[in-house]
Amino acid sequence: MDTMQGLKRTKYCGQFTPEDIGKEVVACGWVQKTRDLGNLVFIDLRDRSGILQLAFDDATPRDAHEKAGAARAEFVLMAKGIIRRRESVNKEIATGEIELYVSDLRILAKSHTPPFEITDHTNVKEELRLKYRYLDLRRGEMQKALMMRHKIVKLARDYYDENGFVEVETPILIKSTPEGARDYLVPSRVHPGSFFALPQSPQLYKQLLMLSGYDRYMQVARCFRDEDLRADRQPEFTQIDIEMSFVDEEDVMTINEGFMVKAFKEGLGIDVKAPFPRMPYKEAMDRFGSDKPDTRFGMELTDLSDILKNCEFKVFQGALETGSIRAINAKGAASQLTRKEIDKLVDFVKTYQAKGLAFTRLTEDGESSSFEKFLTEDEMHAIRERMGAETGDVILVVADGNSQTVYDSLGALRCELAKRLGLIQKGTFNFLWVTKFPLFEYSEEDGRYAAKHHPFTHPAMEDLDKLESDPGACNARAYDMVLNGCEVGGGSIRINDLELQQRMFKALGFDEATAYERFGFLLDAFKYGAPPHGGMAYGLDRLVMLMLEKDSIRDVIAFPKVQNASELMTQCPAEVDEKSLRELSIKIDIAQKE
RNA sequence: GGCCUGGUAGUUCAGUUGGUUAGAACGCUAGCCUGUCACGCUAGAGGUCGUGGGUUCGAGCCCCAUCCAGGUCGCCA
Repeated sequence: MDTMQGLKRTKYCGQFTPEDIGKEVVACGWVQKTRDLGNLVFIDLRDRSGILQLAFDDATPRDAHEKAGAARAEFVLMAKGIIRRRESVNKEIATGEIELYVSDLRILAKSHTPPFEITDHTNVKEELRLKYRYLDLRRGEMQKALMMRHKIVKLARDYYDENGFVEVETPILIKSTPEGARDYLVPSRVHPGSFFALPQSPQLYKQLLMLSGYDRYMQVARCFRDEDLRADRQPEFTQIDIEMSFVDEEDVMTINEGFMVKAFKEGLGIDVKAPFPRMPYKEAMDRFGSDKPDTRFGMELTDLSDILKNCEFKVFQGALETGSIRAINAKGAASQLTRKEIDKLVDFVKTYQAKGLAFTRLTEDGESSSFEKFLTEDEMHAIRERMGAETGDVILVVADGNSQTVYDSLGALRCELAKRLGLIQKGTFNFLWVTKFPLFEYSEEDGRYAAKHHPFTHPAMEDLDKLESDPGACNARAYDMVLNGCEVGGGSIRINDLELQQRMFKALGFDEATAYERFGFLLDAFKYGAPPHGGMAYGLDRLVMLMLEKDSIRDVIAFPKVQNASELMTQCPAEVDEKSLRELSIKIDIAQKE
């Protein structure tokens, strides 16, 4: 193996230009590809900036020529030579007009044949990519993603700094609070039987920082939730977390719109228009069946309940007793949505608890419908009219005794259809704020109300007196930033009043002792002058994923976990030795499988 | 915890109603080759068909169980 002795890299491979022609330079990198034509050898040398072609011929010193012939993919090379113009130009790469005519070649490291080829557009199984993540991360596509991520973080720090925000680090080892997601727990050696939790977010600490007078806080914060994974959900993830004092909802939304404008302008060169539209939660549900509507396409929900209130169809009648009937119109999709395709859509909505999917297809040959025979011609006509139906359309109807099921299934179906019918234009970024969320959500499992956002969210001013009498009707001073149907951030104005916070805990079913045991430090703090405050947190991973139009958050995280929350490369989590467990006073008791 | 999809050479895949020696492309190895850049030509190596059972004269293919990966519902204050 050779050393770098006596050589110093001139610059990155991709940075050489025709201006360097005639200069003696040194380049380093990995072998992307060798083309050995006999006496004439070419090597594509790759680093994070791009590719530079190395050239060798019969006038090349023998030692360098032999090493060039021996070089294989992913060898690490250092090459000294003269930059010269190529005899034939490669227009595909930035350095395509030039090459490095090598006089001294060093093989700094050899490489086994990699388990997959290091190329941008790979279709290798993700499982393999993750096992050899260090090789996967060599691919230009991954490097681009991680560099974009770096850029967004830097833009965030710059932007919030320019606006008077102070970055403060909050603890990673904190007190467990059983509200919300499952905590990751860390045993304490010094306090046998006691545990720290990893933070699900820095929520309470940032509120306390407001109380301490820092006025504007931000942090690039790692957060942890021990819940099942999804394409856009990892057990550890990063938030851009902010909090501000003496503000209302509009103040928080405005400053954060400014960050999005900057991030998209400087990150992608795209102009995003602010202010973003504001849409109350109820409107989002009624029009899109979702609290994070994708507004890049239409196909909005339409309520048919009133038209069908006297109809003879038992399925519809049954639904109307406690729920509703709503529909979407897949414009001009009749030719694509055959009976067979619609059957698949029926299965699709069933995953959202819908009991079925009624439809009517308006084709050239007439109407074929799953419910026409149960309705009068007047009712059918009224439906067609309200849906704006024309020949070629397909109307898809969900009726359910639980309106939430109608929203969930149609909202999801709307997005699924948009994908299948190609209604979404690439490169479109539609932002909006969803506001006026309900304060509570009834939990069937626990038989009580739970906070929809979190228990520190300020109720809407006009609902303050309903907190005890009608909690289900209370709205929250909460807002979510939605981009292309994804929640990229969310926040609220917080409670800063001891009495109101105590009422809130009571509404959530905590008695005073429990509230003090869990959040006593916060309640005590409120006794010492807490300013009005509010903030929000962005999911950095999701934001970068959306900006780069990736399908999975894993493509913008260097070392992600897989679906069972383990890491394929290091094989963690893993068992630890007896001694470590003894020090922690921990005994393992895994239930034996039958 | 439920449902759906996938697992065959290093990689991506094909593999007929269950039937002879499981194929292709790329990659890899060796040889030849002076302007390649998807280099070309010639030859070659490479397979516990995820794993364990079962059915059968015979299983990559059928059945059962199980593991791994992906998607998703529940879950994610």
